[in-house]
Order: sequence, then C-alpha cells, then structure tokens
Amino acid sequence: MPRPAKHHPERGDARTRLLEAARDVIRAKGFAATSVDDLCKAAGVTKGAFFHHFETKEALGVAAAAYWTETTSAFFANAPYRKLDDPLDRLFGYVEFRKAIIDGDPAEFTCLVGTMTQEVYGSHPAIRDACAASIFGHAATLEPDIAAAMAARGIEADWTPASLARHTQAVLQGAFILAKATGGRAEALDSVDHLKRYLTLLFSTPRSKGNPHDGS
Amino acid sequence: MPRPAKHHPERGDARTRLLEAARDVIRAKGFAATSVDDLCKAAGVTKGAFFHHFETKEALGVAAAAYWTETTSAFFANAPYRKLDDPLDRLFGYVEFRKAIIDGDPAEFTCLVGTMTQEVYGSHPAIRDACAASIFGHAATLEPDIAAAMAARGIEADWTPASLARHTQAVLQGAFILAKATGGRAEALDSVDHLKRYLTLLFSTPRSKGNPHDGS
DNA sequence: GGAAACATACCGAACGGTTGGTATGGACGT
DNA sequence: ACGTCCATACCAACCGTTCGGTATGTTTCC
Repeated sequence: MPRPAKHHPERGDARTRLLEAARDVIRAKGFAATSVDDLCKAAGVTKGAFFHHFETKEALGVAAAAYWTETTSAFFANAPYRKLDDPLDRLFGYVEFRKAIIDGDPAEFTCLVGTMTQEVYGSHPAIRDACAASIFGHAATLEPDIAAAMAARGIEADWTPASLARHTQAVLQGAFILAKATGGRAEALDSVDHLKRYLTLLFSTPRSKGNPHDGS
Repeated sequence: MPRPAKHHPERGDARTRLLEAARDVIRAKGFAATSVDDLCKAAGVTKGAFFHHFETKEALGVAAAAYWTETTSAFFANAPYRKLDDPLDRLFGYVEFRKAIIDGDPAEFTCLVGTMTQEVYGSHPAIRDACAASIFGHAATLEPDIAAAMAARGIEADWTPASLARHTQAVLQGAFILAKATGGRAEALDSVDHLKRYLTLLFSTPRSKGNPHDGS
C-alpha cells in the first residue's frame, strides 16, 4: 500500500517514476546497456529509492514488463476501434490503430517487451517469461474477434485464430526491427500494410484452401 | 591486406575465431551483455589478440555484421532452391528453406544482425548501419524473383517487389522474437506458414485489388 | 647467403572508470 | 516510537582499453 510522496506532490511516487523511466530508457538503449544509475537519473531518484522498491535490476525488468502489460492493456481496451460492432471491423480497426501509433522516434513506438525478449531471453528467464506473457496475452485479446469473424463468414481454415493473432504480433515486432534499422517508419508501415492485405485476402476468400506450394 | 598466418595452419586465425565467437555468443547473450573477455574465452585467444584485430568493441560489432553478411550470402546463394527454374518456385523455395533452418536452440537459428539492430540502434550507429545493410541487402536478393513472378503471372499490384521482400524479413525477424519468448520453434514456424499463405494468395489472384478495408 | 631492419600476430598484466549492490541514517506520517 | 520511504556514502567486482613485451615471418642490402 505505497502512499504517494507528499513532499513532491506534483510527481508520482518513486516506484512509478522508475518504471516509466525504465520504459523509456530501455526502449532507447536496451536492458543490458541501461545502468541502474541511468534509471535513477531519468526518474530523478537515488539508488536508495531504486533498491528500496526493487530487489535487483532483474526484478525491475520483470516489474517493467508487468507495468507495460497493464498500461498497454488499458490503452488498447479504451481505443475507439473497440466500439465497432462487426468483429472483422474491430480486427482491421486494430491494425489501423497500430499503424496510427507508429509515429515519432522508434524509442517511442516500439515494444518494450519485444526488445527485452530479444535481449535477455537466455540470460534472464524471469524477464523473458514476463515479456512472453505480455506478448501472448496481448495476442490473445485478438482471438475472439478473429474467431467471430471466421464464424460470421463461414471460413474453414487450416489456421487457428490463435496462430493468426500471434502472426500479427510477429509482423509488428519485425516491422519495429526494420524501423530501427533505417531510423524511419516507412518500412514498418509498409509491412503492416502487407499484414492488412493478408487479412483482407483471408477474409474475402469464402473457403481457405490448402497451400498449393506446400512442400509435402 | 592481411595474409593468412602460416605458423598455425591447423586453426583459423584469431580474427576469424573471434568473429565466429561473436556470432555465437552475441546471439545468445546480446551485444551489450557480451564482454570482451567472454569473446576471448570463446575464441580461445587473449585480450591482446582482440585489440590487435579490432580497435574497439564497437568495431568488432561492425566486423561481425559484415562477416554475417558474407557467410549468409554464400549460404543462401548455394542453397538448392536457387537452382529451380520458375521464379515463383524459387520464392517459395526460399520460404521453405527458411523454415527448414529453424531448428535447435534460438541462439542457433535467429539472426545476428536483427538482434544487434534491436539492441544498439540508438547507441552504436556504426553497428546499426552495418546491420541495416545486411538485412536490406539480403531482402534485395529476393526482389528479382518476385518481380519476375509478378511479370509471369501478369500481376498488377499496389505493392512493390521491394516492399514484399522487406515484409518477408519482417515476418522472419518477428518470428524469431516469438521463438525467443517461448523457447520453442512452433510459433515461429506458424508465422512463416502465414507468410507462405500470404504469398500463395498474392500470386494466385490474377489481379491484386485495392484494400476494401482501407481506412481512407 | 646471411644478417640487419622491419612488420605482423599475439600475449597478459595492469589501469581507471563504471557496475550492481549494500550499509546506515534520517525525514515523514501514524 | 515505529515502520515506510528515500538519500548519502561506500564497496568489491567487472568493464573496455592500454601497453610493454615476445615470437615469427618478410624485406632489404651487402
């Protein structure tokens, strides 16, 4: 039950400020290259505050992933496209929304948990698990709409709503890497457009056939 | 013009061994978390050798990206699918080949330059540029086949061969992140299957129409 | 042909700075 | 008075980097 600091009433408490600093700094520099001092400086607190709230740097990484999950969940749950009636419209609304928030610097629109996963999957299993839960939890929110859209159009496919939902995340994560490589957003947006076109093709075909180029 | 070391003909020279160690260790631990000592230990050389061949750790990162470009270029150029006659068969052969090499531990099948890009794009521009050249250079090798396949089937599209080629890389990079998150390969393979299905749909439609769900 | 002069490849101890983490004490609300 | 919250001071380990040194060619000139 952490009470808000009273002597700095205009800013949030140290823990939240550290989590926000982690969100911003780690997206820009990566987890390993971000020092505890970096985070304290960005949050405007001292090391005493840091290790009061987090046992280790790894624990902060886990907490940052959890914080990311909370904030992004609320962000998408309240997005306008969620109010659309048709499930397929909501699915395309999601993709359009993702496109719309690809703006500014890569550090501002890329995914914290995707970045951390890539970096620490081998050395910090606790962080990796928190990131995986975030990514796949977010993907799971798309499944009901996909399933409903399939049912509404009578689509019998050799893919599952879950696999398509995860595929959207793969495309987004990959698009972020392209954006980081170039420093621009055009390549990322192009790739999301390809995803949009794929969804269009999937849901305009009355019956999804087997892949004629299947290697088997 | 470094000539090959003559007095130790049985092992590769220290430089190559360090580059191979970098390829393996950085894929497993990331660039920032990999120390120079780690690399020297893995390569079986001393720090003296390291800094004899590379001015800084960053310079090794650039060289490792260049080495990755060289070795993977040769690897794909000699792959069996390259011998197929039909351009579209080569394109699907490429995707199948990518699927086939997703095997073992993520550290063994994921992309060094994608990992490094994600991590150092902000702090080490020199490494980022070398990685970007590798990714987009590899993507460019797909463009001729895509363009030829489009021409052969009379496809008029609102996308370019270059954008589709880059999209394949985005899907692969994103698939690698999913694989790292779970520790398994199934999710990565699923996503590449979605890519394959997308290509099938694109090249089975006689004329690619505008996107009915376009937000405009 | 042979030795001097130079170049290349590598070793390993040491350095200054930074790292994640700790020990301790004080301000504050209850 | 007491626990929570945070600041200051500090530490040992580790970091990337430097550098004096050795071993082994290669080139040059007599």
